[in-house]
Amino acid sequence: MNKSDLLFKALADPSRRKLLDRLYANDGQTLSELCEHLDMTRQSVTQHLDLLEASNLVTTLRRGREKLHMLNPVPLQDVYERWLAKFEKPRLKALHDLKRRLEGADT
Amino acid sequence: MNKSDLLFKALADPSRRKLLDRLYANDGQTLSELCEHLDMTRQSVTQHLDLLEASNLVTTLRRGREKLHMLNPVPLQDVYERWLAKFEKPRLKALHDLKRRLEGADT
DNA sequence: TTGACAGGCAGGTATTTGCCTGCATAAATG
DNA sequence: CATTTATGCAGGCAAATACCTGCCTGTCAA
Repeated sequence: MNKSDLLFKALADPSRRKLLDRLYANDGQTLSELCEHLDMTRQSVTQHLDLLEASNLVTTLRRGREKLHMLNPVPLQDVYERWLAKFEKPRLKALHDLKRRLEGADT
Repeated sequence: MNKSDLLFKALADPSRRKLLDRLYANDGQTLSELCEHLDMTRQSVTQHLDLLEASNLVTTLRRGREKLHMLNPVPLQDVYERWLAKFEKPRLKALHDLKRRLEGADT
């Protein structure tokens, strides 16, 4: 599974996006802390966090028996470059393509 | 299912992202045209396009027996506002650019 | 040392997903 | 009208997914 797939897959789940939100509000939380606000078992949250870590959206740091989770925005920046930046330009090409298509059918 | 869920779910699949790419390269294509470049049945492509349409990433227009598919970048703008804008800082952009220079793009 | 706390690991299951085959409908084309 | 062409609809199926229960390991503190 490549980097893009992992990233989009990680973002696809509402629970995972909620975890990212909570880390954005308060970075460096432990697993237990993150569990407090979610209506599911600790094990499920662990699985979500593992996926977020695999996608590089979350970095972890062990401190004693605790595991701190920190947000890493770099992959989101990649999404921007790959999917959003090009749409910021006026979409004149699209209109041109469609126009050419409709005119061609009339001939 | 809310708007965000639909949108991220739509983006989560590589085949659907490929369809978006093909529409970006040449907008307003029919179902049959889009099928030509993908290694799956027409029915599967239809399901993907239905999901893209439900997420509002693709708009359709019927013309006779044909159905033209057009890209709609607005939901992507929403993603930007919701998920990326708050992370945008010069420091991160610089880091991203440096990373690209060092390892090259691999998407 | 012992108990409480933080986290990891290994299945089990119901649902969702992506893809398929088969058949049906509607529009162009001869 | 008959045929091809473009698309729609329904059901089936294997794999992935998200959730769970049960149990184990490691750390801290009284």
